Amino acid sequence: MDGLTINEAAETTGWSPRMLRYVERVGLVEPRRSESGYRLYGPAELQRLRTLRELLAQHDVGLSDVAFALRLRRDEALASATEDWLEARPERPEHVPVPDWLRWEQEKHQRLLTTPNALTEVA
Amino acid sequence: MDGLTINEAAETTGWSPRMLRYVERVGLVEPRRSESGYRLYGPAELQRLRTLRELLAQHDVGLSDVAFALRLRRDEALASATEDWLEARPERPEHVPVPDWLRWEQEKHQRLLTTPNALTEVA
DNA sequence: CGAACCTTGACACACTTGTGTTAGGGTTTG
DNA sequence: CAAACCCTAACACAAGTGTGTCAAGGTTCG
Repeated sequence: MDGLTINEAAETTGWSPRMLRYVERVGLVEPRRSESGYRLYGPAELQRLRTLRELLAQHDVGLSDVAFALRLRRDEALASATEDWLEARPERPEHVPVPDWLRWEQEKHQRLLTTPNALTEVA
Repeated sequence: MDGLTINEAAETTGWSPRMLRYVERVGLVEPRRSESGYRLYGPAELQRLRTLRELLAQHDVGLSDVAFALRLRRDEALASATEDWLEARPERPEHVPVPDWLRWEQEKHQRLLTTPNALTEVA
């Protein structure tokens, strides 16, 4: 079997086995399974678990917060709705006509990923 | 006094007075106060309360979720850290040699994140 | 085979979120 | 002035979050 089992993963990441199962449940780090159903943590998952730990510790956030951020990533409709609401707040920057900058914010990443030279057109 | 008092605002927005205080506490809609400390809701706040209600109802999110989204807006360090973590998703498509824009993204703001994140390099 | 480890499920517990309600005490207004 | 309304504080409570622990039952490996 390649990959660490849950207790081994727990030891190298600082999470408890119990919490590793919980982290999986909330959808943040989902290791693959062996034939017989054992969780197998690869290097990628281990790294993710460590950085997740840092993220939670350094800024004071909960797993549910990160889970929500992930949900924003996946559910575009939710992301737009949330952005829109947050955007309509009194202390808005107001230089840029809202629609443009909003779409820019939302599609920034896709654009940069798909067109590696996109920086030149923004700068 | 211009502006609706809490009970009036409650009636026109669908929130209970209790919840209006709670929504204020979590920092989502903070009305100004009269001399004597009465909450005064103007048209902007009322509209915000109504759209907030819709947002919560249509997508299944909680006030705390929206509060977190707001926090992401205000705390750039947190936003970057969260983005970075979400970005290092398991389904990394190819071995793209850490594009320049990523470093740009990270250096754009303060370097409070003192950890040498060895992302995606665990082979 | 048997010790050691894994799995799911469940009981427990403290804390947070979301709401209602009630109490003691000012403010506004008919 | 007194009814009606506002304020904060606080008790209550269900549901969710974050963790530990223990139980019954497969899996792995020396």
